Amino acid sequence: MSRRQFSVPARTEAQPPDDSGCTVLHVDMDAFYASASLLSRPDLRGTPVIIGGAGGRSVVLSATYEARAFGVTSAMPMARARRLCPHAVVLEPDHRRYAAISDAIMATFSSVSEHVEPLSLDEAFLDVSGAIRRLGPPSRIAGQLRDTIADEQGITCSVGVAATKFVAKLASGLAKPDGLLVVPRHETVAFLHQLPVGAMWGVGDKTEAQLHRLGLRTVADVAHTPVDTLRRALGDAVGRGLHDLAWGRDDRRVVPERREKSIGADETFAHDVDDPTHIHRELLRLADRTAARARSAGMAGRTVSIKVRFADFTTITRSRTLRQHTDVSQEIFATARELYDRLGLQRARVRLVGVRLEGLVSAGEVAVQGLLDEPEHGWREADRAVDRAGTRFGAGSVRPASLIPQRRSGSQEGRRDLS
DNA sequence: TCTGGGGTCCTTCAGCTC
DNA sequence: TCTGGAGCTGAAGGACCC
Repeated sequence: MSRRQFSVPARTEAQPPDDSGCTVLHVDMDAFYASASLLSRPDLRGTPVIIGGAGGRSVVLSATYEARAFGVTSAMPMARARRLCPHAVVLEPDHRRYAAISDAIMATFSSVSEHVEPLSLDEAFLDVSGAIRRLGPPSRIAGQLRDTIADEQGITCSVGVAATKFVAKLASGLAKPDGLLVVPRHETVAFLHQLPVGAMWGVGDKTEAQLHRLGLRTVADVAHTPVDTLRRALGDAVGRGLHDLAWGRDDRRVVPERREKSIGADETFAHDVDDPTHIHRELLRLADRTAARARSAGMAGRTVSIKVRFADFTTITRSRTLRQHTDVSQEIFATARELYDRLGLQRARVRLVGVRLEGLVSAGEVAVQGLLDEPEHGWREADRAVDRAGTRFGAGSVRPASLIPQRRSGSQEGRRDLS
């Protein structure tokens, strides 16, 4: 679900658009999380509904179009969303349901083309060049996909059809909700040049402001600016990339398999925390979660990084590259804790901490070296046992003693051993 | 207004080696 | 032997995406 909203003048079609050469489809579910949640609450259809956590610092995950009419957008703080739309019904996210529906939708995509590149749970690129002889022209394939998803999943989607990923993505955004937009190959540049710079992929608030300072308001303005000017203002890669996109040059292929490069977890405290013991305990929990996910994915990483966000929202990161790759909870925690302690914070008020494992490779590639490391071996075996227990009895059934809620508070607090 | 969580990519800088 | 530059790597921060 794109967060940036824009529009172009409506165009009337005297005849179906020419979709020859437009083999890239971008399919995006409409208000996916909200639509999926309403499958079990059909009584709320046609009403403002906001999906988001109940915590005081949570943000909007999604909202129905009825709620969006009041100004509610995704990523908006829940408190603000409730003020804007006080009569909206608020539902807690149901991530298992979203994942199940997403799996079914991706299976539908795969039945059309073997070249499917998921971008998130609710959107994907499809290269349908190999399906045209079997299923017809791209716009017909897009229509069939929309019908199938609506019939089988009960939710609507929008599809952009174009010659490149960038333009297909823009087109699906313009087609929302429940629409289909084909951008003929020969109209690509004219289509792009009427858009505001903020519509471009990779242009967020900061870059948009930077472009505005240069007097550039539309994609056409960017296209007609010397590439060296853009590179000086925005950096080499971004400047060159935007200039290419502004002329419709985008040779990125639809890539079915994308390997993860990092795995991590972070947590915002309900209230700012200045107690090092509390923060160490959170680091342990996040390291444990990160390591478990890495093992589950069959990956190991070599760089451990932590993120600390303070009460004033300034954020710092610290990282260390280890001698060997690891997926061992205790090793990741020990590194994360050391990185945190080296900050030397004196009762600083911390809003968020995070742990991330980077430089991932397949665990199989590093298994031999890992087994030679005796001290680590014991922890690795313990992790495997915890993973097996989790599979059998449920995630979190076995966890470090320091993460088990204490019955007594106060004097226990200072004696927890996190080493 | 008061900002989640999970990621990727880019830029800059420092340290090291050749 | 000293020095400057190129190239690489790691670390840190920032912007962006969904």
